[in-house]
Amino acid sequence: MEIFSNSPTCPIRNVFDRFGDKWSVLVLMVLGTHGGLMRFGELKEVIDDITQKMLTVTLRTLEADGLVARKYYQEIPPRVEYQLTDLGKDLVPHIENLANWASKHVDQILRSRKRFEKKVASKD
Amino acid sequence: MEIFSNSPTCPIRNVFDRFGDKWSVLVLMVLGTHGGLMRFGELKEVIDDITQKMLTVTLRTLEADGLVARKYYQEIPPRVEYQLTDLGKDLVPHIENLANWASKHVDQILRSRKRFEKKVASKD
DNA sequence: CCGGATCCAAAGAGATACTG
DNA sequence: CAGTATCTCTTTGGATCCGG
Repeated sequence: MEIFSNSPTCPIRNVFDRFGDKWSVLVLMVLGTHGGLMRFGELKEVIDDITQKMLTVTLRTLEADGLVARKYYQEIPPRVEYQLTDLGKDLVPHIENLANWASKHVDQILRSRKRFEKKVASKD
Repeated sequence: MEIFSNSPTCPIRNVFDRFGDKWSVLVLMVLGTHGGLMRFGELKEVIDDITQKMLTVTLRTLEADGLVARKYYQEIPPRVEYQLTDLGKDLVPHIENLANWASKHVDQILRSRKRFEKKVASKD
């Protein structure tokens, strides 16, 4: 089973290591639910607890991976739009599947977390 | 659009915030491809670049969420098995869908990353 | 020996002020 | 408005120690 090893040729690790950051998946999904085209400020407003810095960093990474395209309009004040590429549009539905799963099972997960907390606390 | 906000009631944020760590998704998928039952050392061997510490922490989190069950055998040397719960088994196929997408598109993504590097370098 | 806990250093993320 | 710079705090990695 070498497919999960940290080799540069492992496709799963190459892509999942990227998604294993805090914001990439969420940004893609938000873009997906807004027609695939949003301004920087819109994204910031919808994902209200992301910092400006991390939104910038995350969008750069998504741009590098070819999932999002950046359009800069040299105006004052400046306007920057981000839109899903064809590759990004192809990915988003898969993420939405996970999101639907999350919606369906979040209650069970939250209950489980509470139960676990009590179990751990009782051992102190 | 409040569904992506950082409220305690947002199902997507509740679940995705957890998956937005470095190892959870990978551990689930490895368990899935090994019949849903593995020893600690097996997991460590397959995911060769995870540290013992982070594997322990990740498994505790998955246990808290009710995705993985921990079985401790009081032997010498000790044996600890982790297996997917029903909830975990239900989730894994959705992760595998993403993995399949990753396999299919990893080449395109890697090419895009190289192109982006060159573009950035040319601006220095 | 195996699973894991602890301590310290490094990397990633958050807060805020500032620029074109 | 979008992005950068800097400083601080949290998360992760690495090495070592421990209990059965």
